[in-house]
Amino acid sequence: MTNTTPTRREQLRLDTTAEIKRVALVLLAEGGPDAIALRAIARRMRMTAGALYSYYATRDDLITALTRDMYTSLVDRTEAARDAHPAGAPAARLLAWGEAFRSWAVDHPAGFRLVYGDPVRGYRAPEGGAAPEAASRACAGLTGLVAAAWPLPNRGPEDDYDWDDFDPGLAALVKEKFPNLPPAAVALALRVWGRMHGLVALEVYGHLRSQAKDPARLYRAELRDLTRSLGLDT
Amino acid sequence: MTNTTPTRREQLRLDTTAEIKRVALVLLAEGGPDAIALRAIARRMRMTAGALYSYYATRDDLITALTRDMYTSLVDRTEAARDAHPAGAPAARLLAWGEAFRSWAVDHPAGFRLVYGDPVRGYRAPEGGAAPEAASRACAGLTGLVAAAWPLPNRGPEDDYDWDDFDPGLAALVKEKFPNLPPAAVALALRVWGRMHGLVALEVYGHLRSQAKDPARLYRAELRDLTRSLGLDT
DNA sequence: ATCAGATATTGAACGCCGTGTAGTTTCTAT
DNA sequence: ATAGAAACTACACGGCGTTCAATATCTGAT
Repeated sequence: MTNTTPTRREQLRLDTTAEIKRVALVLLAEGGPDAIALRAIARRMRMTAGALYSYYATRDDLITALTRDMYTSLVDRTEAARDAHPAGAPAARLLAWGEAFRSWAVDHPAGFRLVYGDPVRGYRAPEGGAAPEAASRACAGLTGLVAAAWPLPNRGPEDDYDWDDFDPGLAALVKEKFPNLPPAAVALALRVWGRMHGLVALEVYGHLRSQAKDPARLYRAELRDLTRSLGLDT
Repeated sequence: MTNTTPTRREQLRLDTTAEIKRVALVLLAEGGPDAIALRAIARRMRMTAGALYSYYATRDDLITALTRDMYTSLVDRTEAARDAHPAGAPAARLLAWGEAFRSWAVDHPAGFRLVYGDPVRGYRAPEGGAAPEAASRACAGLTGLVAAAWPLPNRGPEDDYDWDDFDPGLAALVKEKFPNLPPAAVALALRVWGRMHGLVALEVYGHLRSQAKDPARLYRAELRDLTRSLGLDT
């Protein structure tokens, strides 16, 4: 882990690696996840497809890297939007998070499909990849937002959860950041995540737009209903 | 439209067409949407890939037919589950619809992806295909369920909609079946649709299971929260 | 019974794709 | 200057959707 400046070779390698990803992102935006073809990338870079294998062992590795980048970009955006509002305005923070989630998806429909849909033919995500990690980060962030609404009104006896009901990484993250929160808060956060995901996914995949003219408005109403049901309204 | 018995040729043609779809569905279930390959289908049927073009002009046409079948199967199931409860129990009807939606998705994950996700490489749904039609049917059904909760408590001034805000076919369907319902009910139905879709989509695509052990329980809680917020609880 | 025409099917070809594997060039570090 | 590593080319393989001329099969009328 010495932090010496990279040799020229290493620098070129990093540049090329970055360029591959950049070109792949352009192709992704232009033609969707399936347009990420090694031959197409190589063609744009005036290279041979085989040469790319010096940089990524396989196509799936490249896809994995792209997915990680996209997921990170999404989480960064939602958290930045959230943190633009003070901790004293939990409703605004949750609304901002949700709106950022949708606007990112609308801005990067191909990226959304890459992260949340079938990425590409035959691709299977690696075991402990970066995607579940980013998902945990997103969920932990949401849990923080939901935490502001705790304890929740209208809770029933069915809302008893155990930490074992969730991914250990996620549970650890939440327990560290919000020590006083019960595991049921994580369940609520996951449900909130799903609630936001639903309309956005339908919209990105074109199912909503064929039924309603203004998906953004529906989404806004849904978010407002959400904060209301959490008792976060001012 | 004479209803004579089909000639032997026509019968064979129908049989072959059906067999193609059947084999395609098997491949779909076995290997996901991308496994629907004309060559693979032909191989299983001991045919040539080219011969399939006598039955479907292109691969996309076959995918479209499969999508229509799947969507129909989904809507049939949800409506049957709903109608297993009397009109006097709107909460039970809505819960049944939602649970049927999820159980169908869990039973046919590949079908769910086919209908709601990226179906397959390069495939684009036809303009006025059967998918929007089935979606309208599903939404109209949901609107009927939501209608039982009308007029909604907690409605804000932002809930004013016009019939022009929705797809004409959907609007016509709803106006015919529920003449007394305002267009805002359709907006609510679409939101309910999205709310159900969210957790199910996350689960089918593997994002939920990596975070929580029991997605079904989360979904159940979400449905209960939904009926509660609609004021449908007994 | 025969045979023209419709229908169904084949097999080869084209151009894509991802994945590998030599063999060769280019550059870096010494 | 040169050994060795890194990067790249060229090519092969199998799979894919699609097209098309040629062929096999069946049908209906003669």
